[in-house]
Amino acid sequence: MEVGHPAKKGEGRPVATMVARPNIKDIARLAGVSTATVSRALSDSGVVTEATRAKVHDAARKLNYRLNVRARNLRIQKSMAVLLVVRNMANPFYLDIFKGVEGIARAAGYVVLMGNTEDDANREIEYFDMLRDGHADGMILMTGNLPQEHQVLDDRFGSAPIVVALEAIENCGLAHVDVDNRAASRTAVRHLLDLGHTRIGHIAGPVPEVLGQLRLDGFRMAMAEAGHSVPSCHEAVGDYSIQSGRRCCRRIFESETPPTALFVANDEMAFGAIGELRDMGLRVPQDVSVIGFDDLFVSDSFSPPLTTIRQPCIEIGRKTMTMLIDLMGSGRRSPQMCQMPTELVVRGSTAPLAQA
Amino acid sequence: MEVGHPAKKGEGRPVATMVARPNIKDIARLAGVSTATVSRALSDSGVVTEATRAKVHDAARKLNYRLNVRARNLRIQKSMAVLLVVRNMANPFYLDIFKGVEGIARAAGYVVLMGNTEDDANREIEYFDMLRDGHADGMILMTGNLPQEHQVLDDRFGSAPIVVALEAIENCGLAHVDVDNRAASRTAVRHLLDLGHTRIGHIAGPVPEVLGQLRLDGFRMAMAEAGHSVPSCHEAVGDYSIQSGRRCCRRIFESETPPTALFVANDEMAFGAIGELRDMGLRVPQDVSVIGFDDLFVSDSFSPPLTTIRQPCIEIGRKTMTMLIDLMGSGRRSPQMCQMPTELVVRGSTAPLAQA
DNA sequence: TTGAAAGCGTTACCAG
DNA sequence: CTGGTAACGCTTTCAA
Repeated sequence: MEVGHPAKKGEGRPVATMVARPNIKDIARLAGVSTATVSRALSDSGVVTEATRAKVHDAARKLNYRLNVRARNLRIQKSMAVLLVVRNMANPFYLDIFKGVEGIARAAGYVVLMGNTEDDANREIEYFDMLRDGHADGMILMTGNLPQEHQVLDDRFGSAPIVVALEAIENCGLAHVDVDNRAASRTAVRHLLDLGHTRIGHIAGPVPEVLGQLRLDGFRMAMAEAGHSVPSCHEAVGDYSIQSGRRCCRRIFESETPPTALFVANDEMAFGAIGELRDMGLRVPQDVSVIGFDDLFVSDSFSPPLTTIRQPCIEIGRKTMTMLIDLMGSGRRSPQMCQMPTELVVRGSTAPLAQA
Repeated sequence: MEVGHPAKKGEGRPVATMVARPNIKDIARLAGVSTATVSRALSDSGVVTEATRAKVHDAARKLNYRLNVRARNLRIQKSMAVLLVVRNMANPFYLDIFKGVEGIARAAGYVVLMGNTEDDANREIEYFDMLRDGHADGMILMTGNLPQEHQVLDDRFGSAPIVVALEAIENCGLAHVDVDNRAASRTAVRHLLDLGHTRIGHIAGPVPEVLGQLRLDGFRMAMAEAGHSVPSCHEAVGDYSIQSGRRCCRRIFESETPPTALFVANDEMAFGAIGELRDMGLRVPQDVSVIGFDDLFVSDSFSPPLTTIRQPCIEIGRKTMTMLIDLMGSGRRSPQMCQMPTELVVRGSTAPLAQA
């Protein structure tokens, strides 16, 4: 009756020559119990006699048995996997986030699937589809955009387990964890103000994307509060890359009365800006103070060591994954949000305004 | 006869109120064909009438059907996933590697699972187990160690689809892709020699791990070829971290006759070394030349811009994943190996020996 | 070209 | 506490 399965294990075949992977049926036979009992004994969950438990575990060890996760996943209707979707895999800022997420996921028995959108809306949708396909049980989204009408977001199905991190998505009803970008930016600018600077420029991230906008808002707010007006030529919009940092910096410093300090929306652009300033013959921090945002692993060793705003990346990763596990476990739950603290890290790239 | 499945879809229930995910059975019913035909039509593979194909696709669209990958994976005995295992997720060097691997994997329909060993042998074994469990169909290993007697490596089972990248593992019979670390190191040192330096120090990676050893060998070889002896106090062993770069640098420069140039086994340690030199009042490159290895994204913007050896990371990732796909597709195949080219990138951290 | 049905290897229900 | 057995949702063989 066996049809279409040429490599089927023969019942009468001696165990020693079996080449296929053993399954619970094999164990059941060897241990002299049913497959149901094997399953119960192996998962330690069910109520099983210590004697049979031992028998089964013995047989399993003897056959070098390993659970087939594919079968298990189908049966329990889970993948024990989460999708971690970012805009750009090569962004160094994600390093510690990855680490935090992976650590918690691992501990909870989940594997992490890499997702990379490259800011392509279609690819983003693909990841939502993957979630629906059962590739993963939940998703961490570090991209700013959402497909408007995707089914996993449809209320009829109960919104899927998704946690948005870092990128605030307004009123999407999804759980999210981030930092207070506006307040942190304000703190950064205040640091410069406290040092006596009044002409302060800003290299922003992409606007009107939320993140870039919030940091820009924080910058403007702090300047307004201090009673300083900012000429538009002191603001430039970059894309978080080192190169764009250079470009924006040059543009700003080509203005009539260039600023004496710069608040840059991320460390990478700050690196570029500092490089450009050096090329223009300006010293940091003697001539120009520069403060960044993120505190990359290398910012501390940069020359000069970069003053910046630190985000607790590992903790953000951990918290995000923890929330997702919570969400996946308890089914639907009122959307949570969590704001992680940031910290001003003063190093060598900022200094009091030189008395000219 | 339906037992134990309370939420089972009722046959007579109107379609509109069905809350569960539709499956091919639902489509079959709606399209008036068998599930076999649905499967064939949807996978476009089988020979199916254009008419039925359309019917089926229509029904699928109407029901908003999506294939259940868990069921498919079980049936076809594949996971369409690969495991990417590194020593440390937070190592910036992996960024472009990840990107390269992910790009090729994606294009071939594979998902990438993150693996992180933190240099823990037990965790490493767990990933081998995961491979056996069917979590993934293949594995990319960027860790130096192998569990000696693991079953997936056992000849009786035919070695599993595994590609070792970057970390050369000797005579393990596994496919691997890397660069010629010894030759590249020799090139780096020759660059310093060409600039007139004769007292050259080296900050090595962990020894006797293969990678650190090879770069150290290249250093010594080049020095020997040039007829220069290296006092042991001009060699120090770090762990690739910025901090260890600082530490090793200090130790080397505390010697009686410190070197005038430094070949550092990776860029991160070079950053640390440069920072330390600065703290000691030494200028780079005027007083000391420094050359690194890797060409991190930030090396170009460092101050001074770092002279280094570039590894083609994206290409390494791509090549590795391509080899793995090949391996997974064609079953066992003679182990392949591939050596990618490196490139000396001369920037501002190296200069001719100053005439004292 | 299509349909019926046999699995893929588990888990979990029900009955004993 | 244990065994029989029905799913989980799909692919694929064999027969028509």
